[in-house]
Amino acid sequence: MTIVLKPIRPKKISEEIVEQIKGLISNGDLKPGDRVPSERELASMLGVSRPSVREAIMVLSAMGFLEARQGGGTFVRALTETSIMDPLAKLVEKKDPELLRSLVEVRMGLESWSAFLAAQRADDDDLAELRRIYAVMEKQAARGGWDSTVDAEFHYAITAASHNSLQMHVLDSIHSIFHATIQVALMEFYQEEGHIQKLLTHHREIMEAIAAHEPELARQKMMEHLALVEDKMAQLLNDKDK
Amino acid sequence: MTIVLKPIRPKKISEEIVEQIKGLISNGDLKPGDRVPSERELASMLGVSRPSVREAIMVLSAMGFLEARQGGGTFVRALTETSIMDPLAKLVEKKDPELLRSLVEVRMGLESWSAFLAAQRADDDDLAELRRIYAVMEKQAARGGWDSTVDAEFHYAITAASHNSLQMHVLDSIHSIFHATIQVALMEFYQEEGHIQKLLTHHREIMEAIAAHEPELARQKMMEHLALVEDKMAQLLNDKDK
DNA sequence: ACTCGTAATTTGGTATGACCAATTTTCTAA
DNA sequence: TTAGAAAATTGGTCATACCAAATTACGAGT
Repeated sequence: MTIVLKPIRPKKISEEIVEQIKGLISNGDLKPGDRVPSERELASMLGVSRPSVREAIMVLSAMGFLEARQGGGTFVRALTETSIMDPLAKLVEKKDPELLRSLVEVRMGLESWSAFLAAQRADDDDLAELRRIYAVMEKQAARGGWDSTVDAEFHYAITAASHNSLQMHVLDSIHSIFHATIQVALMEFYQEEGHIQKLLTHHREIMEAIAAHEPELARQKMMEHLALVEDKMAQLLNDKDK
Repeated sequence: MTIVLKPIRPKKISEEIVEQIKGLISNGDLKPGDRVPSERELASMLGVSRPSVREAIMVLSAMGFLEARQGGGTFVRALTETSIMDPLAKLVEKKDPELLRSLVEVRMGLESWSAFLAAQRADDDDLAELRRIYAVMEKQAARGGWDSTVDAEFHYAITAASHNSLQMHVLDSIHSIFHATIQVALMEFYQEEGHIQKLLTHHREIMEAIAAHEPELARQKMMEHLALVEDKMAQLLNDKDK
């Protein structure tokens, strides 16, 4: 039997202060716009040194709860002002080309694996859902349009068909970052003449491979599809560099 | 026309440090588990005072990028540990067989993808590292032993050879959960007579495929290897059910 | 009495140095 | 070779001083 005991973490003073102030904010003693006591005051109130208070304020600022203005004071910020982004998203937000490439690549690996699994396990319900979404896609494509929302739905349905909750969760996280960063930029490429038909063909082939329960084929088709996406993104990045 | 000019914010030097370190993490110079230079070192490197460095580290810790241990040092955390894995790790804690199966499966997808990428990009340094670890593995196997730590090292080196920092972080998170749950339980199977030689062969084949820069072969060999692991785990779960 | 500019005060930002506590490493003795 | 102790390393906390920006208070000029 494996004994798993959680590591004891000595609580740092600054963390304790963070908790307290966060408590004051959450229960309404400190409202947005309020000015929190100065660092020196807080330090003497809490009976700790100023650096400790300062570290706590730093953390709270990084979390978006407080905002410090030199000479002015420290104020409580409205929580809606700052969208609390996931650590991953925060890392990618600066649009480093190398990172975006990594992101698309990771997605490629996960999605092709989803397609593989889906081709092994998709039941009638899964296939019906895929066909429904594809029909919508086809109709829009006939009018020369391409809705990235429907596109995302399609890919999500595939992962759902993998019947693996963890895979769904992980891929969903990657997906959300993908949408928040490059999806929009890729839209113009999607709209280009000829691309829509190619995309439609890709999705149909993927769907058919899954329906035929051919894992390797499904994986390969998904790879081809996402390779195109990666290629487009590479072009986009190169244009920017110029 | 609404003129939106962003208020000029005097950049604090701690924020500058945060940016720099975040950059090092995102482009892979700092990998999960790596040890960051000590506060005093960083301070002298950057030409700033220690409190400034300290505040930066505080912020990064609060964001989940770093983890500081008193007396030990400051280490890079896998990015997905908090955003994706926290809820997941709790789910897997209860050892739901279905979830464990999912975990191994996700790992299989990610690892085979890593092997694929590694076979495309591994340079001489990567290959040298792989060969070094394999040599250790071989020596231990000759004495009838199998060290799961070295095993993990091998797989980690493969992901490192993929030269994709995001892939490294995602897989590292999955790995940590894997170790916390079933790795230990699988040990007894590893130790069985005949298995060690088979495992050794698997790793050698994977390594050779990567060295030969044959992505598809590397992927396939990795799949075969992890399929064995999955098989063993299935046996283990069935035994428990009885 | 009001306005405006300037000086004094307040407040956050940075730096230095010191000491403590936990950890890791190194060394030593059995 | 190994186990335990000493030393070095590293994060955690504190005290203090000074700088820079913002606020406030004050006083001269209208």
